[in-house]
Amino acid sequence: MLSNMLRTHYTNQISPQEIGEGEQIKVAGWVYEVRDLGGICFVVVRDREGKAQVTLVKKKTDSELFDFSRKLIREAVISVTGTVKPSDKAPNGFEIIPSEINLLNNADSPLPMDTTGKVEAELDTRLDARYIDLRKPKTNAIFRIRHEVLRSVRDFLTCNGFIETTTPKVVATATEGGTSLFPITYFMTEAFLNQSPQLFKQILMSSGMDNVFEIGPIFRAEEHDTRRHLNEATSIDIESSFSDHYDVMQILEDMLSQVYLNVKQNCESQLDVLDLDLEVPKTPFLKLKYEEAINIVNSESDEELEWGEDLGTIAENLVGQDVFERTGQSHYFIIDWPTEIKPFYAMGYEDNAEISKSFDLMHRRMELASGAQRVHEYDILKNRIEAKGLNPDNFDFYLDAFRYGMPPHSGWGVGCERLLMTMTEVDNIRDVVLFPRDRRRLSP
RNA sequence: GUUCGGAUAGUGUAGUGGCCUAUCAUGGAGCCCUGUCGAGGCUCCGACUCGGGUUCAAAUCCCGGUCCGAACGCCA
Repeated sequence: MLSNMLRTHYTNQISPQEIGEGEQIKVAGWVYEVRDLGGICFVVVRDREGKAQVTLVKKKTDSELFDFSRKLIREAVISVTGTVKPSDKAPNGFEIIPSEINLLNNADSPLPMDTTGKVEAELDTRLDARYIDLRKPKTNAIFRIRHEVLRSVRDFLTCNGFIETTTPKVVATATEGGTSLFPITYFMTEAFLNQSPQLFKQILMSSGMDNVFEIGPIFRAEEHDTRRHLNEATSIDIESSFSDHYDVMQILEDMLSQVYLNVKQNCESQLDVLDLDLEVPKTPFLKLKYEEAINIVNSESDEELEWGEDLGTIAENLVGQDVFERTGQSHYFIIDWPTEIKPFYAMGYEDNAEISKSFDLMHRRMELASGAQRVHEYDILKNRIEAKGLNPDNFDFYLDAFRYGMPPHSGWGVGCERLLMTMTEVDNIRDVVLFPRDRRRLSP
């Protein structure tokens, strides 16, 4: 508990049963609302954990304190010193009878938006004034859940023998191809912001670290313009030696299920604020072959998808809907993708190289993750790079790691924001990032 | 990038050619009010995205710019 001159308790730590009559407490936070009824005045103070009502009865209160309180401005920062009084008439069953209220810093008015939920604001308005938006209980709840998601991912992977790593975000060359990169100036040369930790994770497999994970930013310079894309996102990545794609799919589904469980258990009040009833996904997830997915699309729509084509948005939605109707589950894998439409490092099956040991983790609303067993043989990998039209010379730093003892390995990457937006049922990915970066937004 | 839609007080909105000195809510200022919890009552404050055009008359119709939203594409 934080305890200093200005605060002894968060608002959710105040319980009239535990705090003795006459005992002085201090809460600090923002003025949420002032309701001046004439002979009685209520000041609601909000902090990170909730709200508390400060009650001032005119006849029983110092007149200077009373007048000062009823003129407090919304969202000003105050510290309240007082005693706690149980009351059936007060929210949460108690109220604070103040002996002193300190104005620590005033707020201008009008505010850029309403913080009480009476008037909605558009996303753009909210993002422009994110510091105010985050004061709203709903927005705050999302980021408390985000914290719990990241915490439980770290916890789960650490408990399962994974070592946390951090790899460079400034790189010399394109990693996987397929997506555009942001060029930057790096002293006298050109460099890029990394699209994925993929190649570095794989190099670490040669190092003998065996099982690694990384939670970090990835950058994509695509000019996409949708509710589920960002140009800067957070990726949760693992790589695991001596594992095949089925091994790492199991880690992924177990992790996801554990994360949901932790959020359900540890974020009750936040889920309540967001009016969410979380359902913990049941493992193992359905593993649908790419070929079966194509068949579903072709039988349920006018589309005629050929084997070898990627699934578009409409196709993905059709499959997700079909799986949900059949199994009642939102999460499933699509496995055994054509090697041709997967990156060069995805390994083909020994008996049929046309099909790869790859998978996508899907939620019925969108793709959440992709992974594969990786090619670990130098010659094959080099050929695959060439076959994709990339220059192997640019990949020496990566390819060399495959020459001196690279174990077979597999891995995946989960889009942290997509995991969060499907979990919290928000419509726009920007809602789950504090300061989102998209094609149009670079500030704040 | 393509297609479609949109831009009105600080915020969210109503308003399809004259009834607009522009609606409502929220907010701000002030007054009244002793149990509010979206407090209530009264008074006041505050806006038509920009530029051009059509018309006796434009928030409203037309053209262009800027900005924004949605779907798709690309992608995770």
